[in-house]
Amino acid sequence: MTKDKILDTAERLFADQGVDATSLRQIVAEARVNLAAVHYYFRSKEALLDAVILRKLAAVNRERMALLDRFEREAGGRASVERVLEAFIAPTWAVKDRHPQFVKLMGRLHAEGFMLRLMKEHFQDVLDRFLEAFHCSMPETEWEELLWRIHFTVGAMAHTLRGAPEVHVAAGRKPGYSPQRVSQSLVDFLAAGFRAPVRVVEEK
Amino acid sequence: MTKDKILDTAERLFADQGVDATSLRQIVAEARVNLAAVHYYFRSKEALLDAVILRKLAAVNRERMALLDRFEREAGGRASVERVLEAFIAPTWAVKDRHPQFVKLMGRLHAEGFMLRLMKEHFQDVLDRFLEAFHCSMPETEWEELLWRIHFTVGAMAHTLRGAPEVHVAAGRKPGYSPQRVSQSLVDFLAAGFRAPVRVVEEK
DNA sequence: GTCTATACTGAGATAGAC
DNA sequence: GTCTATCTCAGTATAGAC
Repeated sequence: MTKDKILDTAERLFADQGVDATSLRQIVAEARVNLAAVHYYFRSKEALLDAVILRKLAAVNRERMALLDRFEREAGGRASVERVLEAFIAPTWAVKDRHPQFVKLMGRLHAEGFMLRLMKEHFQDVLDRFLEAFHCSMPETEWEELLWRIHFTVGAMAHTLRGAPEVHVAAGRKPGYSPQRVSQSLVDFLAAGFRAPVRVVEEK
Repeated sequence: MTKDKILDTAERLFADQGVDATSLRQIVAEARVNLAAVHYYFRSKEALLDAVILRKLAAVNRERMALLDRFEREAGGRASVERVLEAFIAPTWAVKDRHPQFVKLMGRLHAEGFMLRLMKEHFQDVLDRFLEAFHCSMPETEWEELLWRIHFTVGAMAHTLRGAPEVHVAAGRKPGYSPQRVSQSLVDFLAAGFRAPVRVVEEK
């Protein structure tokens, strides 16, 4: 089908080259469809990108919710920060095994604030659920501080999803961790960050 | 001077709208210079971007090195992770006071892997110095794990520099921290992450 | 309903006149 | 050094074939 051919090809090219660097003409050439078909099915390049993401994001979010359900059940109530982080992060890595390019793309879009826009428009329930779970796992921490820590988390996650650990290269080393190991290190790193005591400051 | 007018205007527009969304035509219109002048002085849009960044990055890196020097002197040798993080992160926020748009731009470019490329090409000495300082502050931690934690750090920093804490908005709250407070929370959060014990794993 | 051919506008790049 | 003119290619839009 024409529509799916466009979606598949766009997903691959967007992830490999970036959205701006990919022209609609390249997409339709590789998908062997006509240029105007894009406009017919999606109206614009931006709307095509939305469709590409939404197609997969729905599944990721279902998995996130299911994991959080399980963790809360196992804990008999509120899940620990580690578990909440894992429920949010792990599903993206699970996708990575089967669709590495898509995950790269998600990383890029997270970093551009695009991802949260989509989440807010289409998955506000997931957003609310995880905000609540974070809050329950850290009931002592004030919302303002908690939200900043979530903000830092999104940044670290997005950057890691994007792939290419340039720091290793800059240090003259090859990264040796498996994707699962990276995900684990990330969760441990972030959980420790969440558990850090909030510094008392006198603002001047 | 024509060249500086182009640099100033490009910096402002790149930061406000993003690089791709900013056309050279818009830059030359606002700078009141001719379109071809950009190609005469900079050869391409990409090279113009390099020039915009390098103009300010040099100063930031000098400040980073100076801070690290001071912290190591004060500690009588190796600085703590907190101090190393502060030496790396604080100078970017110091710039933010005077050039908020430029910092937004740096955040964007960090997230795109562009920043590390520039650092590697023009400031490998700064890179080496900080890698060494991180290593000295965490001598027990293996390089592989340490570099990943630095990778997470860059992600969190880049995302935070980019401004716009969308998470707060998604949660229906207004962020109330001052920039200094955000920088502090970030350093505390990351330092705790660095200090997290490395999980022992049996890879399967 | 689907899809194609084709045209329109605006982008970055370049050559050459002054 | 600076600017005009022009080239190519991008995203978008529309009319109409099947």
